[in-house]
Formats: sequence, structure tokens, C-alpha cells
Amino acid sequence: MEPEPSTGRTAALPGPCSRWPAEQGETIRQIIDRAGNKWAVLVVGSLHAGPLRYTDLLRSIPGVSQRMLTYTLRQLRRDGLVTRTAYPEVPPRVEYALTDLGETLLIAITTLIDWAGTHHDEIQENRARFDETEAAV
Amino acid sequence: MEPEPSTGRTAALPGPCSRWPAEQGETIRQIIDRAGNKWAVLVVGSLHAGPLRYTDLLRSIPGVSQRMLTYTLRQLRRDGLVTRTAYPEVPPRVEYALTDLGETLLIAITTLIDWAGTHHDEIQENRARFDETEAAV
DNA sequence: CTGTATCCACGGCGATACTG
DNA sequence: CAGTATCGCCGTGGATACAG
Repeated sequence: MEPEPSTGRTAALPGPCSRWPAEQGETIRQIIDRAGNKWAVLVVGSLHAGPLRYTDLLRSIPGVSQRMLTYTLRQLRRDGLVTRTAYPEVPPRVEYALTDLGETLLIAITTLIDWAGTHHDEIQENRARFDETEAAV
Repeated sequence: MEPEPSTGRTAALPGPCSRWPAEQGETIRQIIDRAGNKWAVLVVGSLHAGPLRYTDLLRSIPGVSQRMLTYTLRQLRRDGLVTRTAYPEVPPRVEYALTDLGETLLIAITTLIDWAGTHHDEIQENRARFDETEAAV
């Protein structure tokens, strides 16, 4: 891990753009890299009901590519938010599950989702109004 | 507003990549475009204490470019999260402030920030351990 | 002071092909 | 099934210059 240790161009995906001097925003960066990542949120959300296999995740999250699913799962494992369990069978079976820490994140995220749900309509109205008076230019 | 009405390449910034069929993830998208945006979060955070002028925001958010600050403020206004008040003086003075809706978002975000703060160390340890056993390959 | 317009480098990530 | 390796498009956002 850690940005670009390897041969090619994107062999191990480079960490997200973290180009600033570790000022106050660093904490924010942390959060955004977890909870502001669409795929990460969706994975954590999908795992809420219980463990899932790789392919199941792939299917339960429409639009995600293998590349990003693999990458996201790796990040989440690294942070200790999900666990990976491989069963020595054939064909191979691998299950991903939320850790306790992952559960707490899910709860925190849920707060935001609720907020979004609660104010979604209001925001839509605001936008419409804004765009209207805007277009009046 | 709305992606690319104008001449050049990025004249009015294009909306964030929203290339998927409005499935379940759409709600998530909404959230991420608000609370997952570094600058948006930082602006809302900076406005917590009270109204600020454009230049003050520019300074209180290290690393933000004029471009992004302007763009972010516009988005936030559009969503009804902040207000813009221009005073007809010379030199011109413009103040940005959180709306009530903006305050509620701030609260929701704060939950996440708290989560990050609480578990920051734990995550760091997890990462260190992961990278270590990882390097053992 | 408060923006707006333009240019363009960098890197995220989808698409695709291949391996154990 | 569960990944890994590569390629390349184009969105993102910094830098810069200019305007009201």
C-alpha cells in the first residue's frame, strides 16, 4: 500500500488526492475519504444486513466496477471497518462482513442519510427557485 | 447552472460525475455532493461561528482556490444552505452566513466529525497493523 | 474587494483482459 | 469465483489573468 510502490501506472491504486499541508483540514480529509466515498458508503450499507460474498456485493451495488469494489474493500479492511474471510473450498468462497467499528460508522453515516432524506424535497425546491431567479438574468 | 451551458470547457463547473442510472445510489450521491465535499464541509464549518466575508473565508480555509470557493458558495446558496448578502458600499462587502437548513447540516456533519475524532487513533493502528502484515508478503 | 473566464495537468476510475 | 494488471478518457480543480 501507500501510493505507487509498484511497477505500472495504477497497479496499487494511489491514495486519494491528499495534497495539502496537514492543516486543520486533515481531519476532514479523513472523514471524506471514508464517509464521502460513494462506494465505501454503499459497501458499508450493503453489509448492514450481514456478510456478503464478493460477487454478491458486486451485484448489490449497481454501477461499481470490479476494480473499485476490490479497491474499496481493501481500504475498508485496512481501516478495520470490514473483515475478509476466505473459505478453503472449491470454488473459492470469500465473505466480507462489518466489524464493530464498521457498525459504528454505519450508524454515523445513517445520521447523514436521514438528514438528506428529511431535507431532500426542501433542497430540491431551493434549487428550483434558485435556478429560476438565476435564469431571469 | 446545470452542466455546461456555456462556451469554454469548464466555464460553469460541470456537476460532479453522476454517471449512473439513478438507482438506489442516488440518495447517496446527494449526500456525498454535500457532505462529502471537502470544501463544502469546510465552508459550512467556517460559517459556524457567524457570517464571514468572501476574503475571510478564503483565508480561514487554507488551500482553497478562488475558483473552488466561489463555486462551492454558489452550490451552497443554490441548496439554500448559505445566504449571500451584498452591502452597497465601496469597496464592496459581501457576507455569507448559514441558513437554518445549513445549521442542521452542520449538526449532522458534526456527528461524523466526532466519529472520526473518536476512532481516529484506532484506525491509525488498524492501518499500521494491516500495512505491516501486508508488507510481510 | 468580489468575483469570472480560460487553460491544462493530474489522477480517479471505468472497461477490458488475464490468472489462480 | 475472486481477484489483479493495464490502458486511456475526461472530470476535477489549481494557477493565472482579468473585470466590475
